Amino acid sequence: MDRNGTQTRESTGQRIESVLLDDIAAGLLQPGERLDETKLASRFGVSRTPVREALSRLTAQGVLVTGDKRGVRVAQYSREELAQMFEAMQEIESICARLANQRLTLLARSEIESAQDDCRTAAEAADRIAYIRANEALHFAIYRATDNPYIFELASDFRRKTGPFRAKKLETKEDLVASVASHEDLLAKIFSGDSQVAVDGMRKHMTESFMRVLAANS
Amino acid sequence: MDRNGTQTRESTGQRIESVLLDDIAAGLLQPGERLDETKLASRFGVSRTPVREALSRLTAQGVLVTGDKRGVRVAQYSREELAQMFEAMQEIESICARLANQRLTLLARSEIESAQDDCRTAAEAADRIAYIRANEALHFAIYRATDNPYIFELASDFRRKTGPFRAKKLETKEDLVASVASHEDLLAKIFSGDSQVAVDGMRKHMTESFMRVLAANS
DNA sequence: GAATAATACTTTGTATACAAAATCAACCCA
DNA sequence: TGGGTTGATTTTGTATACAAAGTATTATTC
Repeated sequence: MDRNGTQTRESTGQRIESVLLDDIAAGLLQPGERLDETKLASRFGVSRTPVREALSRLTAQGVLVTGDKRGVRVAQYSREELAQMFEAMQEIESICARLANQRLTLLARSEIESAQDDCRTAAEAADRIAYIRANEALHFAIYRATDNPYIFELASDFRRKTGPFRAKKLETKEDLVASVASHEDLLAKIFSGDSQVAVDGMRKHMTESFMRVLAANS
Repeated sequence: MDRNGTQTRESTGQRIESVLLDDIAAGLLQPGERLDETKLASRFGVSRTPVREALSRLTAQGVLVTGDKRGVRVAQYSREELAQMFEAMQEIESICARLANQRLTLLARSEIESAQDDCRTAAEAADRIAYIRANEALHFAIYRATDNPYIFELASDFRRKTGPFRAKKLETKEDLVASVASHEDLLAKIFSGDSQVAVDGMRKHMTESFMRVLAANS
């Protein structure tokens, strides 16, 4: 019953949850879009029960919201909400920058630099999708460098929620190249000897990033 | 069907979720304790379906974990994990302290002080449960004073997850009184003119608090 | 008496069925 | 024509039933 031969450890509900999460992160499901239990059930060829379970959990994660009207929808934010969200994200990423700076191991540094290389490659090839993936990996690598799984999870959660909006700001090759340059600068600061420099660098990076996001979501 | 007369907007599943969350936060359900769907269903006088929904969402929130063995359990952490968790919490609470300090409105300050009054009353009455509730309310008031709902949610989530462990450290009346005094000091710093003082105050408070938690969970 | 196999009993996951609530639509009356 | 009301339809929430996967227990054999 498992397509890759291994024993299926995850239930149908969990499978649906991760597929949906993927669809949302990739922008296949737009913010505000409504999700119909029955339609999803028939799409996955199951009953409503596991679908409901998946939707329920995604709602608990804040990826979906139970709208004031009917049905659950992909979370959607006003500019005001977006601003608050990015403020929170900026704070968290700043913490990550400081901790990463203070605790950086060679392995962590190598992972970060490797991700940055992937970003550069994707940007030069103007491959938007690959760039977004590499960019995510880079930030995850920084989170991981904090050596604190809870902070990692925290930061990752935010990144998931803001994913659809950040994606919008990276349209042209110039956007990608500019982003790489911004990261180059950021990493130098994180690798510096001064954690305050790292924090300030991350703050600056996030502010720049957010300005582009706001411009793209106006 | 609603105790406060207003129309009941929440489903049975949501009701069960919040009751369970409350039980966990209050330490009524111990870390590691197993939750049986069928037993809960009969306890609440409902079928397994809404219970499963509640458990599923609580799992998504990280309050419960689906153990390697059978059934879901209240999340349980090693000392190492606890330390990492509190480190994350300290960082977040520090952010809250800074933002609350910078943005404090009269209303927010009044809410915080009112919660502190409740803490004092409960401590003097040596009412452990009431104290825990009031203490939670106090911290939530500080989170709310950041005027950022995402940071509020973030901090609240952590507080939920660490609830059962923090509960343990408050056994005797002396514990409660000491906690009130610690908060008194903290609030003075949050209400001060200097946000760095607020941050340092919160760091100190969290460190003290954590030390007691670690001692109680050893 | 110990180890392994077989069986019974939990427990979990999914499906189906049904009831209640909300939305939509048509209709009627002013 | 407009506002509201009633009826129909969709949608959500809950219950029950069933099947599959574990876990424990008993029995049997060496």
